[in-house]
Amino acid sequence: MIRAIKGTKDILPEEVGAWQRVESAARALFARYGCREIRTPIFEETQLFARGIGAETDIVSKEMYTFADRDESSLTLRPEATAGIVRAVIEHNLMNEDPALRVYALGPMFRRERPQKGRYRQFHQVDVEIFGVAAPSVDVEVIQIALGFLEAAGLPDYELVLNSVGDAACRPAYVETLRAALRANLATLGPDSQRRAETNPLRVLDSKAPEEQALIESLPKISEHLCDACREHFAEVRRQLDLFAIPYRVDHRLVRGLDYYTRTTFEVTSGALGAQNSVLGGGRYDGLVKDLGGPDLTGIGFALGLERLVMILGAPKAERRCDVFLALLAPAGRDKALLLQRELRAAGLAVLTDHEGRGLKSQMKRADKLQSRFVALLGDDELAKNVWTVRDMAGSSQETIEDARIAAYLKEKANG
RNA sequence: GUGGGUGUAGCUCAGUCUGGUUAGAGCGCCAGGUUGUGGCCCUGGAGGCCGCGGGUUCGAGUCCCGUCAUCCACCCCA
Repeated sequence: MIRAIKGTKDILPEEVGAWQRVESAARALFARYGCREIRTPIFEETQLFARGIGAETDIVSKEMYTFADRDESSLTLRPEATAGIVRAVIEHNLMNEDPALRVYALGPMFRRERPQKGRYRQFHQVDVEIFGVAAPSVDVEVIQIALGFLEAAGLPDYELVLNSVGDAACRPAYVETLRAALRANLATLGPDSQRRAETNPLRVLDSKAPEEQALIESLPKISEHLCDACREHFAEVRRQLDLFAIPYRVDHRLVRGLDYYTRTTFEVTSGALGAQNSVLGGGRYDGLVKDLGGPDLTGIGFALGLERLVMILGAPKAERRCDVFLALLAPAGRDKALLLQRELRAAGLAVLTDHEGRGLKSQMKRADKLQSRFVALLGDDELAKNVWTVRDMAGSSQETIEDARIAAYLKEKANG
């Protein structure tokens, strides 16, 4: 038997409703914040991600779906959305037309990781990006979009975690300070962290190794090494969050996995996801557009994992799949039934009928399962009198309706 | 890439430790109980190379080895 690829998953009709609700909630909310949708290809030149995300990150070094095209150019299925969007912004000079560009995107991403709870190799993200606004108030606005979306989707409880990772002016010095502190304590670090101490010291901060926790707490904190501009920016972000009474927790160990983040980084976590407790992550990336060959344009955004969100929200109740079920008992009435079906469908009603000559009881059960509001019954008696019997399934009441009125009757009842 | 759990009906799972007639349950599906009426209830039916391959044995769903799949965790992340 041919099965779905490891780490991929069919979204079956039963669960698609939950996805559509979340997606339409996203579109409606983002529109209120002036964001327009952008759709970029799901594969790009490998170089885009290597340069954008950072060659030393785990994503680029070991988790990308990279393959050679027929002309030997290296292509990669996008592991995240931001790089492709930035590429499109630069390529089409979107910032010239709109210096405060707001976009959102929605679609599949690919990372070749070991699957586990809430983590797939093809997963879906909702993504919001705002370009060209450096003011801290836009950081808070983006956070409001993120939290507003979680509320609209119906996520019961979550926690906003916040940090600042500095910028090109102050982070390099901090990284060196941190590296020095780590070198002085190499003995207490595990092999992974020893390696990171050299390659990417920030990543040591979110190590979960129990024996490293005491040391990590004692390491210099980035909040104490921010430059004036970053410190003021972060203070203003926090002040505005307080202004809006948005609860948050500052975690100086929150360093995100992508190299391009500057200043504000944030994450939203929720229980019920096991170890994969992060449902949303984002931050500012003021150097990325320039790094990718564009103008010196600031950016900030977030990405949200739909699988994880849908999983937390749980299974929705079954939906009505039929307004009118046509129960046919007399083969001679088939043409009449099919013509009525066509007319009602043209009027916008969901209509189904039995094609296999099943018994009435069987057809009624089917109508019930589809949660049909009405059953229009056509048997020998009705055929002889040129009428239909219409049953209201919820009220268990029936009426006799003449042929001439049946279509109009059902259209009005089912729409009302 | 590393570690652990689990693979039996469409789905969720008993049965495996202590090997032995035709492998079970609930849900779902189909039909009947009502000459033409759903939900609740009752009855019946269909549907299983017990993941796959090898081994031990008179005999394997059950024990052993391998393999694949899947889940959870680590790493990392949405």
